[in-house]
Amino acid sequence: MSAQVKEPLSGPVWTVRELADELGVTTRTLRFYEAEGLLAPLRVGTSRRYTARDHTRLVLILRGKRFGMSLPEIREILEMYDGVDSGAATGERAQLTSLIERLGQIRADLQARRDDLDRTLAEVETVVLGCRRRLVELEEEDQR
Amino acid sequence: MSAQVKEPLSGPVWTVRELADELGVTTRTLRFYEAEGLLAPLRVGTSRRYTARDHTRLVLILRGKRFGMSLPEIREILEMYDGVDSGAATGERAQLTSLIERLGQIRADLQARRDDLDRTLAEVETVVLGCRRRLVELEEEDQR
DNA sequence: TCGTCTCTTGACGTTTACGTCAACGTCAAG
DNA sequence: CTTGACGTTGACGTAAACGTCAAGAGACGA
Repeated sequence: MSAQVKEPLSGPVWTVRELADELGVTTRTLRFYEAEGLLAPLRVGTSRRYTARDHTRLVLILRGKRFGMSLPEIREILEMYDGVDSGAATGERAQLTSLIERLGQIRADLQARRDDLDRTLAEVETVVLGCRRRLVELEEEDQR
Repeated sequence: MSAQVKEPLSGPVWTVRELADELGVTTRTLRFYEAEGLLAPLRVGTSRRYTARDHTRLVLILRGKRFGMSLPEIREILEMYDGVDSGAATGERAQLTSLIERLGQIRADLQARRDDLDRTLAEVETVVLGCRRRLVELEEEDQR
């Protein structure tokens, strides 16, 4: 077993509202993500207590969403994130290598998306240049 | 009026199926995009004829979608794309400058998305490294 | 002329990612 | 002890982006 430092059992915690307000989502969204297996807050009675882990995951979730990842896609990455330092489950070498392979696919996918994004950015720049050029044309027409 | 070169009136054209198959979408999608004002194929009788312009726009649409742009967002960019070299409509300097300003916002938005994407890519790399490290640990455990 | 193909326009169904109630528990302040 | 403020679980509604029929028009080879 790798030397794991047991958390002091009580780090910072958030209520639904606190976490929702801090990261700019609704409580409904948090409960929805929990139902989808993306978050797993503790319970005090019936009430949810979100830990730093949930906080981190939510940041990652929102980040992924902003450039078009679906919740299932995001969940897959989060689960891999768990899998690794929790000892890769009963993860022998085979598990780990297939995990690495899958991560390679994911990386390729993300890089493809970034290429698309960059190309679109380039297009936008082209339009800007077109606008500027047109402006110059107007100036010249005026000065004649 | 800027010197416009009238297209030879007949460049390459596609039927729905041809265009759909070439870019990997369904005909339904093409008609949907048309209804949303993203494409505007010619008509021969009741039948659609997609031109190079439609082809180009569809490429841009699909590109934008891949990293999370909504159809309204994409449409806005496409319309700007038109607006510029079609003389910016009745676009005086004011129109052009506000257009450039809007394009600046869009560029900032896209760059923010790319930052999120890059951060996510970095996270994925971190997980990969974790996997590799774990693999090395297993090797060491074996050799003892 | 008869299928067969491909096209057309509705119109309703589906999935994702939540929004929006309703109805109820609970806990501290007044 | 009641009143909010905050929490909970359903359950249904909704917007975006198409999917999936249904029913019919037009062309085209046998």
